[in-house]
Amino acid sequence: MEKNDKQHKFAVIATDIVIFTIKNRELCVLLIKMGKEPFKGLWAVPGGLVKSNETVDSSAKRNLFKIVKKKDVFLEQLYTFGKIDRDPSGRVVSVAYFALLHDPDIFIKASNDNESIYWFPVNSLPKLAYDHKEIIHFAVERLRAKLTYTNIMFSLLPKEFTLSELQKKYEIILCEKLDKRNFRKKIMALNLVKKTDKRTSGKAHRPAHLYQFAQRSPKLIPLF
Amino acid sequence: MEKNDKQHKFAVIATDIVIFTIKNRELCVLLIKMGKEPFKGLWAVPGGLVKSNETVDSSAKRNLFKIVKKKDVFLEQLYTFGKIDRDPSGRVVSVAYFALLHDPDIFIKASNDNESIYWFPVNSLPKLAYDHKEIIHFAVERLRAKLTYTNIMFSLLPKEFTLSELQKKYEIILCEKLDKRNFRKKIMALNLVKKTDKRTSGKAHRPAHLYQFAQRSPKLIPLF
DNA sequence: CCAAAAGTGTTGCGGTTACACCCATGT
DNA sequence: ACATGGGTGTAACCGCAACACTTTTGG
Repeated sequence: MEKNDKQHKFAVIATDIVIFTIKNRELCVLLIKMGKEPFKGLWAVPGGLVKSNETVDSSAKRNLFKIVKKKDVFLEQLYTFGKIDRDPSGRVVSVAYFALLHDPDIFIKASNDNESIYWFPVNSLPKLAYDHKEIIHFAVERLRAKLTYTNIMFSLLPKEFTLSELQKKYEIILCEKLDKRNFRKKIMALNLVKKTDKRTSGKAHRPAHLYQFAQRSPKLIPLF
Repeated sequence: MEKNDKQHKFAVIATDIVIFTIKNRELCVLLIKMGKEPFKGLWAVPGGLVKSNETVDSSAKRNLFKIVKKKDVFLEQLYTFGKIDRDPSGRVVSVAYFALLHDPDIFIKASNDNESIYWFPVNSLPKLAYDHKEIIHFAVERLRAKLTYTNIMFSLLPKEFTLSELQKKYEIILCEKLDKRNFRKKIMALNLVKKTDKRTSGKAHRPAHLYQFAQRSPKLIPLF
């Protein structure tokens, strides 16, 4: 490895976090409106520079926690973006992560009224700062891919849920309709969920059974 | 994004390249013997710091090209390793890449006799510097995974090859024996290769047909 | 003629897909 | 009673795995 001749000759590192949820039957990402130039008025995913006393993963967790005051949030490294001019204020390489939230209402409102923070459907994003459009598209593709061979969907659902809710979320993210009977057969065959003795109520139709996940740790399982 | 208060408070970036080939029926990685402390005598994958005038990808290509004077080498970003103490000489985050070579003899011999460079089978690695053991294991897993849903094996084979050679390389990397007839059926059904009119000769057995790849660009194809 | 690897089809099984009707509740 | 989503089984089809012998060459 080369000698680190002059610190300023080299690039520094930031982490950027693409936070997903499903809201109003759409896959959404959390964006912050930038209050300062050069991107004033544009939107960006949360992030910040990696400090010398923290790991890259810690930096990602810290930047996520600035927005989402909750532990046990799914967070995974996505890809590292290293174009030279991606940040006009200097040479910054971004290690992007993606996170999954089942509850769209647990993020922190911005205190500074120059800043706003909102969920945007991935299909109608506003104008984005930096290379964040590319990062978000990358994250959506990764999410779709991982849905089909892991159980990470678990991170997008509350503790208890109906099988129809589960199916609906798969359909929203994968953008395809699934057969109800085949879907249930597959989910049950994998022993991923277990039935509780509770049911939904208050709706003008037959109540649905509520289910829980049998295991909440990430697992590789071909689903589709 | 935060303000970059003091340059030295933040981490800098290196790229490290895990270069694979298949040699003597084993999956091997290219390692360099370190000539200086603190890792003198240990081995490491090639790499170097990312300069302020190059992208991270360019840095990876440059560091690969220092060793392998050849264009059109498969090179893909692997993962970013960001533990605090992974480099004792300072805060360095490593963006790891992996590369695939079909010919184990095209790397450059070290000019400096303090340095040596060799292929090591991934199953008998020497003592490694930094966190390179972890990086190599990560790369092997990624390689195995991608073999089963892409056509990147193409990068590990010469222009012309027999189906038996192709099968043997799959078996070596995946560590499992494959059925000859089923393997050929699948490969042919995918239209990945085309038969040439050449054959092998000089061996004390029936000559084999030589094949070429129908397409040399990366493609997503479930293979196993 | 012997050794060594090349080349070639069929069958059975299991998992995936396609598909339609009755049930329980709220209004 | 009616509207709404919940819940259930079967049959056809397809892809995958298992499996053994003949062919061609060099020595």
